[in-house]
Amino acid sequence: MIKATTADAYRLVHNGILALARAEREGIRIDVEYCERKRKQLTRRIDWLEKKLEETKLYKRWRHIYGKRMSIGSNQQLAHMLYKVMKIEPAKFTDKGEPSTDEDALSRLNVEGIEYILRLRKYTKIRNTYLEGFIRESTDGYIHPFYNLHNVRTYRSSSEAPNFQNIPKRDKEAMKICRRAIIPRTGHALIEADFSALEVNISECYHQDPVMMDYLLDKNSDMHLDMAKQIFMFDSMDKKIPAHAVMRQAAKNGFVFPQFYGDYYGNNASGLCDWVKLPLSGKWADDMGLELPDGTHIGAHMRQQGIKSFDDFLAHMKRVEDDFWGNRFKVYNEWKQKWVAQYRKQGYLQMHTGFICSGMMRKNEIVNYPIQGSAFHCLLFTFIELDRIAREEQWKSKIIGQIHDSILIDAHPDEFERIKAALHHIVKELLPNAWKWIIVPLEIETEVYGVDKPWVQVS
DNA sequence: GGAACTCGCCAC
DNA sequence: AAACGTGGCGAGTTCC
Repeated sequence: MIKATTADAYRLVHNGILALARAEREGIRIDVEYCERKRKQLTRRIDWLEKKLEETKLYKRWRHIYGKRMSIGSNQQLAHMLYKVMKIEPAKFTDKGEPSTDEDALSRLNVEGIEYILRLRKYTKIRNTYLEGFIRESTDGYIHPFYNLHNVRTYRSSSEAPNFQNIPKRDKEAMKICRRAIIPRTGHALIEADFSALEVNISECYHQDPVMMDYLLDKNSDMHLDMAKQIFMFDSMDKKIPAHAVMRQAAKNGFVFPQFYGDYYGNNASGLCDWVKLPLSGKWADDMGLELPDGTHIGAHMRQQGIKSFDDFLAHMKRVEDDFWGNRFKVYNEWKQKWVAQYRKQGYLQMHTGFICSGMMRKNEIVNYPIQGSAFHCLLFTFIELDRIAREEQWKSKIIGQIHDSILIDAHPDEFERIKAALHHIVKELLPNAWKWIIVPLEIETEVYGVDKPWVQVS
């Protein structure tokens, strides 16, 4: 396997900066009038929520104690009210050891007014960070986010002014409000090209685990469904059944991905229980948790399997984790050990893309950096080549942005098919030819938004 | 009055 | 023994 050198890494950064700078100069079109309109609308909603909050006992006591110094946005004051004045036991603590007031902590409390505070946070975030950011940073209807290649320890990119890499997507309401502001040039459509499961595929290029390789090559296999079966103890599952789909999501986002980042079963067990609505303490009962297709509940099923409490589940998840790394992905695990030992011996690590990370690192950082970095470098390579082809062929379409494993294009309809073909050529020919260490087939998928339509997913 | 910090929260 | 990787940004707060 031929790996890249630091000189190769330098060239990638050099060409990357030039290509990204061209995207920055093109800019992303913003519907500024919409932003202004929506900002006013959100302000009215925020004012209404504040009025509702003012009617609550929590607010009145808060006002009584703090007077003019009271600020609804002060979490320090809120923590004092909840955990000192009202003497509530904090559900969790911050990194600095203070009682937490994050969404998770607050939503466990049964205090009138908390719901208003959470909604106020959500809408002020949308208004102040995103809509006002777009308005502030736009000139003549375009924003020009910066893409940096010098800020991130893994040699990923970052984005600023405004950050174009954290626009809401998961929360559908926030997604619609914010992405409605991002529009294509007149007569164009936005195209988003995403690598599928890029980091998992790149991890394979390091550890070469045969079981993982089978999962990546066999389109009919489903790692997350297999883990759901093991975690929730079912012989078979079908992801088309809604309850099974929930458990698959839980396995994916509550176990598999966190484990790949270096999490452990203790955290996973709590997260998984939240997903399927099982309590984190005490005995479980037959009527608890997610409802199954036959009308029974997951609580009854787990009890039948001998998991009768959270403590039982915790012990079960320890066994699942041991099996995950000790049997299923044994070779991946052995690579992690070797990779850490090598770093500790030579004092640095070098990615397959040539980039070197040095300095003191923890175990999780040592094994995550090369995967995160190299995955982004595949995107950057693709971005550079797409930009080169677009200039050579004088496309009307503009490459306008990048979000770690995806590229955003402001595309002319005449060029849709050419763009897809060019992307396919880069990912299937140029990339694997340039980097022989890529031992898995990478896939890039394109989503075309409507002509003259914003960046809003319809599903 | 501004720099630096904490917290919370958005993305991959 | 340790125990989720990488960022940017707004608001509040603290320090100089």
